[in-house]
Amino acid sequence: MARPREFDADEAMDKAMGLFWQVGYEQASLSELLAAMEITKGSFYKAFQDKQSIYLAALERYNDKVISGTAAFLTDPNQGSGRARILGLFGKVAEEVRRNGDRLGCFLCNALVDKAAEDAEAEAKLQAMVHRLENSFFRALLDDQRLNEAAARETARGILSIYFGLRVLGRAGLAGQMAGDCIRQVERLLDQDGH
Amino acid sequence: MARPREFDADEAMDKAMGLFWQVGYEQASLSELLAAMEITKGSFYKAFQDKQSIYLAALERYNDKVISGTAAFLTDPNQGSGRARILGLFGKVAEEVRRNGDRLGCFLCNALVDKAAEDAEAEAKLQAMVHRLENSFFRALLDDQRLNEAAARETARGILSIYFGLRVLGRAGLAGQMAGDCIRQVERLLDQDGH
DNA sequence: TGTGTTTTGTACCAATCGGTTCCTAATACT
DNA sequence: AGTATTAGGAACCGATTGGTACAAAACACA
Repeated sequence: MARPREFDADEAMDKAMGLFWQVGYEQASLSELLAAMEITKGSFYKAFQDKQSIYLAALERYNDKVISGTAAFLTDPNQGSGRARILGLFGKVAEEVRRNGDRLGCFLCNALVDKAAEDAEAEAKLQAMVHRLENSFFRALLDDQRLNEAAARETARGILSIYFGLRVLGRAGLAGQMAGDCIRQVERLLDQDGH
Repeated sequence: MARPREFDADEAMDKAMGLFWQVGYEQASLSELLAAMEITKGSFYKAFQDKQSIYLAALERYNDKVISGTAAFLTDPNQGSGRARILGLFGKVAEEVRRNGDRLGCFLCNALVDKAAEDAEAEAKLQAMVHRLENSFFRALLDDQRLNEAAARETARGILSIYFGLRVLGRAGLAGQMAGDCIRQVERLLDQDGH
């Protein structure tokens, strides 16, 4: 027995996440946020608490959608060997760069630089996402059963580091010329594990 | 025939650079900037044009001081083999993390995420710095004369990527546990080039 | 057709944003 | 000592910041 809301809360959250992803927390002003979400102030503060809350919710959403997706891909045996899955993920990133230039990068990576050191709650969420990604690489490496756990942990962290580095280069507008070479190095780390 | 300024412009620039480094462009408000630089508004706008200008000047300063320093280290034959110099640089980063936790990261890396995609002038400066770093790795690799130029270019970009990734992990507060493993992977890339 | 409940949009809020104006203080040179 | 020139600092600027208050609008249910 009430007035129903006129917008889709999920869609609005997606738009908000997109803006935070593009420009970061500070640069995404409330008015830009409202414009992107296509709602007005009243609805915003009724549906979401405030800017900080919706930012944390956007991080959570990124975790649920994007990170979960890549974690699933990396650990899914149906997607080929662990090596193939890891290279497949990097291939997707390279593809994205090739297609639209990709100045977006990775929300997780951007947020780490933007907000991790400034907000304890965000930091915890971000660290958890980093570890999720690390563990996905780790499991993919173990699936090929050529590595013990310690070696796989090391390699996973190295690959994670290359991954973040590549996304930073994406933001720099330099991933176009560098993605191929970076991926070749991932390949070398993987193949070196072979014998 | 005029009143001399009461502050050291170089010192003030350093303080400004430090703040931008820590919190990025937007988050560094003018009043915070003035507090950090220990000058008042009048002096600020007299000595530097505006916020945007001093930010670009801070980038330039970072290039002149920090990037120049690491480029010099990486390409100085007196610092040992190319391999040793590259590992030495990563060792310095790891050391910094060990000493004070290092949530600062690398100004270049932070600025790439923060500002590269939003400001053309900043973007050009940042890309130039990235290439300087890349070329320093490249030259260090060539100095050991075990690689042709194409192979060295590839490896240099891979190492550059690991470098940025490690700095992002530093911002995340995770470099403490990951730096060692990341460096091990750099080592593997270097040693694999040996035969 | 009321009636209760929630959403929506607008008007408003103090605080802060980056930036300018302008007067005074301090100096070097004559 | 007088003067030209610059630095310093405070007052002030409109615009925008994130956030609140509240009345009108739109629905579900009786």
